Amino acid sequence: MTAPRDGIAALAAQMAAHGTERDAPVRAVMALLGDRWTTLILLVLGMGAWRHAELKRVLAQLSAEQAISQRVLTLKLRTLERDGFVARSVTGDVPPRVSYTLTALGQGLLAQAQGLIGWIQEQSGPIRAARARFDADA
Amino acid sequence: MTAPRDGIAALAAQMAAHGTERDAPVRAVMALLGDRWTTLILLVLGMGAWRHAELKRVLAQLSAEQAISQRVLTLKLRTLERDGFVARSVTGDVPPRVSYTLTALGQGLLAQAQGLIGWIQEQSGPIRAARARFDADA
DNA sequence: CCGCATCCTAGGCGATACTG
DNA sequence: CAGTATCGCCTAGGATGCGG
Repeated sequence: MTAPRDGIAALAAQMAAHGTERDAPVRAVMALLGDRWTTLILLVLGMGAWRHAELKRVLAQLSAEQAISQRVLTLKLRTLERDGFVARSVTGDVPPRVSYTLTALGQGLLAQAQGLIGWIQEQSGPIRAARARFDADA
Repeated sequence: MTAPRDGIAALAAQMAAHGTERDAPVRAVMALLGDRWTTLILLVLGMGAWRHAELKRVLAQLSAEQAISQRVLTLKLRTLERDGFVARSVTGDVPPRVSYTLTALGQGLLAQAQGLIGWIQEQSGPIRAARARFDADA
């Protein structure tokens, strides 16, 4: 045991907060931010309201690489809606006219994501350097 | 188009920052925080230095549910080491005696993770409420 | 004690085709 | 246009056994 064991209680509390069930908010939301598309969707929705197809197009353009599939876009939007981060409003039946916006909660999440992105970007020099060092000894 | 299109440039910059390649630091690190174990490992390493087997045991105890497999623990530690977040030091050959600690960079990452966890936890009430509402209309 | 190799399963994601 | 259904891939992660 090389680590100080005082503070185990505090640690345990934090780990419990992180969530032992897979769908506990903390774990679920962190998984969202870490997945392939959610953060990008939040960034785009941060600019205002978008309809499904537009959102798909913009994501394709701006993220370059390959487009998000319609299935996954719907899936991610559903998840975000369920957790209260985006609002979905329908006007028109055939053809459907659905638009998505961030809720206040969603704007808070976006802010968190942007903070994180900012920090990582500031550290990307050191990170790349560490990788280069590590890969060199291989 | 329901969204304001001014600011597309700024958006594009942010999305580029987020990374178009899968291993760009921003995307990679956010994926790390979102995965099953990395954040928990950071929390534990935040308390000091740990040897591999101890770390495995503590994770098992504190996260309750099932233990991390040895394979994955090694894998995650390698990734964190490669990116410069943890330092690995070996003393002794057979049996090996390996201990892991956070680097300064890793402590920074831990702080980010804790900030995020804190925010999500504060919002977990509204999130759960939103879920309940959503699931009710199903 | 630590790490690697092997095998296996669950889930994320993409592609396509179909309805209202 | 929005959503669903079906399929197939690929990767994260678990279990076990070996070697240094």
